[in-house]
Amino acid sequence: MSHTLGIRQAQKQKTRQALLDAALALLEEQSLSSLGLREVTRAVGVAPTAFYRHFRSIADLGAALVEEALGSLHPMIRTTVSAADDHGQRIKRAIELIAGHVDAYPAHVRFIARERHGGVQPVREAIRDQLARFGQEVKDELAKDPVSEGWSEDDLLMLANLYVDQMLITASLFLEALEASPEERERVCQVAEHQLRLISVGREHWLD
Amino acid sequence: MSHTLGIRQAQKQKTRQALLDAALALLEEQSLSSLGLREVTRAVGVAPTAFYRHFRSIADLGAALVEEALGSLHPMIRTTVSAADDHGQRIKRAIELIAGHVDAYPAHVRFIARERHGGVQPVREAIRDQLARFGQEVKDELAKDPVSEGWSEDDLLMLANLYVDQMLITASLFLEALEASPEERERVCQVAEHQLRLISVGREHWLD
DNA sequence: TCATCCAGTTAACAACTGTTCTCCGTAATT
DNA sequence: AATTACGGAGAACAGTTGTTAACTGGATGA
Repeated sequence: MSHTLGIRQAQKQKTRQALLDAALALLEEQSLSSLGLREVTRAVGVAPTAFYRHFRSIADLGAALVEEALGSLHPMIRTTVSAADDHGQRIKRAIELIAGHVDAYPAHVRFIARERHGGVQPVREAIRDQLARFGQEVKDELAKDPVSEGWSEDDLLMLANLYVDQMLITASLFLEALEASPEERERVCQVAEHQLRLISVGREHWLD
Repeated sequence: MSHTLGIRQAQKQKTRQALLDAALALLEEQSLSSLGLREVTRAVGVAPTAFYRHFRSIADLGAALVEEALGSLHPMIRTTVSAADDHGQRIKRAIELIAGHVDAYPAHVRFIARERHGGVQPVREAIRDQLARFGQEVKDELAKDPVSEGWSEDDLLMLANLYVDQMLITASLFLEALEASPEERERVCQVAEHQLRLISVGREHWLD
């Protein structure tokens, strides 16, 4: 069971989380490769040297942010992809899931979109690994679907990664539309839905 | 006709280009938002203050890089999308075009992928505008295709943007595979081709 | 109760940053 | 031939950066 942390470890985790939160906030207007260690500690209200008690470097903190942003997302993806509704409903629910997630954690989404191709190698790799996991998981769920009969393993993974990339694109669009008018947001929803539907249509007629 | 530039203007453009080239090289290992003005001038071998003769700021230089990376690409896109071959050949030629471009200008491709969601707003906007132009142009070409009869304008643009995003994803994959084994590169080719084909299949059966 | 541990502090380091102002040499203009 | 325009150099500015070392004080465990 969960052992109650001592005062000491609890306090440590608290400042560690404060560092992560402050970094994420600062990253809304810059990239990780320009984020300064002193900048983060200053925002938290702690001495610069305290940073080293928690992270070896900014890149290390970035890797922790990747875990925080994507680590807890795997179960959600699985259940959404494997929903038992009809096709149209499933797509709509997936888009609502994305929209809701972007609303709830915009800074996390921005961080992932920004650092996926960003200037810090270990962070790029951490994101790539997580997305590869998503791809595998989506593939596993797709394989259970009767529509996937006759598909090769490679093509299943190909389709899964196409879905994953499309979800990221959609999330990024929602992010840009966060402060836009409701009509604009609705338009983004429509486009995202049609793009996903088109991919699904292609999926159904793939074996011709 | 082209008026021969004076010695003065020619020399100015030369150092300006040297600044752009040096910046692009430095950006292979970092993001634009962490690129220093002095860093760039040092790489060129010129005084820091000379930078201001060419660019107002690093963001300004970034915008110029966007123009350099994407500005000359529009005609290529148009001719590739509107090729008169059969479907399968067109897709293969598109992928070869992308692969060739990544081979020839890897730093430009990396820059666009990195700064599309990067930390410098004006640069993000410049890239977004260029990609929106690509979307419009692809849409125009798609509209000429007999397959597009009965399509709404919105859906045509939706599909065009789907293609554009997919091309960027593919370019990014080629970039990662640049130093990989030939087998790995071939695998990336296969995946990209299948993904494009699947989208095309969806396109053909969209009006059901 | 006492010794140990350890998250966080303080001070200092050399190196770096963007930006201003003043100046120079030469190409361009008259 | 004389004057102007201008790309670039030089020096100096106040601030910033990452990293080191030695230190403090309160929680921890014997």
